[in-house]
Formats: sequence, C-alpha cells, structure tokens
Amino acid sequence: MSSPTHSKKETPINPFVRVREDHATELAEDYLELIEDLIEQSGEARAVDIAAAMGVRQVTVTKAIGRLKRDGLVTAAPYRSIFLTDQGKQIAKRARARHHTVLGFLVALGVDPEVAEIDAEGIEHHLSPPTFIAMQKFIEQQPAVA
Amino acid sequence: MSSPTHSKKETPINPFVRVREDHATELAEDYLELIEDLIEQSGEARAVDIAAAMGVRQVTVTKAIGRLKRDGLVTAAPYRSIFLTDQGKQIAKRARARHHTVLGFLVALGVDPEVAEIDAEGIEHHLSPPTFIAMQKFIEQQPAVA
DNA sequence: TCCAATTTGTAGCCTAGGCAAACTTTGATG
DNA sequence: CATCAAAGTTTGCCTAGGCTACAAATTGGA
Ligand SMILES: [Mn+2]
Ligand SMILES: [Mn+2]
Ligand SMILES: [Mn+2]
Ligand SMILES: [Mn+2]
Repeated sequence: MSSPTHSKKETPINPFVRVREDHATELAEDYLELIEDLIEQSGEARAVDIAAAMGVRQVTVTKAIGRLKRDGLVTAAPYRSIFLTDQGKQIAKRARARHHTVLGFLVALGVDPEVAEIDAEGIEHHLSPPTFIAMQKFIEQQPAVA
Repeated sequence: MSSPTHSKKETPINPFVRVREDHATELAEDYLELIEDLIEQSGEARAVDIAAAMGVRQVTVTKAIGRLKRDGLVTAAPYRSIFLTDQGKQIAKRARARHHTVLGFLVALGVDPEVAEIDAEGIEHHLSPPTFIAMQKFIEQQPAVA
C-alpha cells in the first residue's frame, strides 16, 4: 500500500487548530521541566515551590499534578514531593532543550536575555521542526559575541 | 511624586504569568483580524465562514462573538453578519501588522512560507516590544531574496 | 515530646472555550 | 408566495485551569 493509513499524528493544516493543539500540551511541558529543575536545585519538587514559580496558588498546582498523574507523566503521593515518570523525564528533557535553543536564538537576534527568557516561555510551544532547525542554524552562524 | 501609582498595566516579571495574559487576549485578536479579512474578501463576516476558518463549530463561534460583543469589540444582531467596533478595528489592525511582520521574519529566516504561516499564528501573541523590533530589524537587514 | 507554622488536601465556585442535538430564522427558488 | 436547505440560536454538556475558604497532615524548633 502507498501512504500508510496511520503515520504519526496528522499535522493539522489549519493554523488555529495547530495553536490549540500546542496549548493543550504546553502546561505539561512547562510543569515537567520545572519539576526537574526543582529536583536538581533543591533536591525535591514541592507544590509550594511549583506554585511560586508558576505564579499560581497551590491548589491550582494540585489539580495540574492530578492531570499529569492521570496522564502517566508524574508520580505523587499525598503530602509527599513529586517525581517524574520515565515518560515525564523524556518530555522534560525535550522541553528543556527546546527552551534553551529558543532562548539562545532570541539572544543571538539581539534581544536582552531577561526579555528573551520571558518571550521564549510562550514561543517555544509554537515551533514546527523546520522553524526550530532554522533557529539552530542561525545560532551556529552567529559570530561569537565579543 | 516619583513613579506614578498606575502606569499602564504592570508587565509581569514571571514568564508564566505573561504567557497566561498573552493567551487571554489571543482569541479576540485572531477573531477580529479574521472578521476584517472576511469583510474585505467577501463583503461580510458570517459565523459559518469564521467557523470554517478557525476549525471550530458554529456554536463555538456564537459564544466567542458573544464575548467580543460583551467586551465592546464587535456588534452583531441575531441572524445578521458581524461588524467590528472602532476599538475592534484598532485591535485587528495591530494584530494584522504584527502577524505580517512575524510571517516576514520567519520567511527571512529561511522557513517555508506555508510552515511560517502556521507557526506565526501562535508565536505572534508572545512577543515583547523589543523582540518584535528585533524581528523588524532583521527583516530590513536581510538582502532582498533573488 | 509537642505544638504551631507550614504545607497539602477538599469542597465549591468561576470563566473560557470546546462539543452535539434540537429548534428557529432567513432567503433563494420553483 | 410557499417551500426548504442553509445558517444561526438555544440548551445542555464537558474539560482545563484559575480562585477562596477551610480542614487536615506534616515537621521543625522550643
Ligand atoms: Mn513555556
Ligand atoms: Mn501560545
Ligand atoms: Mn494568532
Ligand atoms: Mn494572526
């Protein structure tokens, strides 16, 4: 047969549909990356610290963690800190690499690092592979900053 | 007095808070731009066309238009087409200019125009003024494509 | 040890933004 | 000018992701 019935996920042609899909996975990616950062930095990820970093209330974190648990991305026991599953770690790793690249790209473009950090947090979820690759190439082609 | 009590809107320092704010205004911007496009192209903006363009059902458009009406950005009477208020037109104009710049930037970066169109639809809502200006400068500095 | 501050959980509320199903209005056409 | 298909509305439902208020558990310090 030509053209397999199911490839991977049918990339939508409609830009607005794509944006909605991007947003559906956004919060998970940001949470997972943050949880890994907290474990790295302070030894564990507590809801209170996640809440402070995300700028939301703890109860909002609790509900989000519940969804991540449901989706098999974290493990969490009551009154205990939060851990990533293998799948969660994979997503966190990719999210971090992507974030790093977008940040580097914006800085290479001449944007102040503080502003770049803020904008990267939103932009990073809306990049097709070709756009991401173009950003990587741009960074490489940049002459090292003096 | 030094530092006025209220400036304009207190730009948040927390990237995640900024992203949430960006998303809160996103749908309005995209709808308004689209409505103006439809009026330009076909003489009027009908819910059925908005729905097709956005990739949602008509009832979803109806509800969204209700929010835009509530916020003073459109006028709409039952079973009639939709019009922008002056405020709605302003937002649409800015959104279109911004969209155009982001698209041009991605193409200048070497991204295929079709892909650029898709990615621009998400990226455009997450740009600080300095990043936007950096994109404009990059476009200008680009040698004209042969 | 114990107790009070911190942290987490629970209950209940809200808005945005999606959907399907059924009903109503409009307007083109015979 | 009656009909009927297309368009729009209404109703009711859902999930995500916010919030407050209050209850319960944990834990470090006296
Ligand atoms: Mn992000
Ligand atoms: Mn976004
Ligand atoms: Mn958009
Ligand atoms: Mn747009």
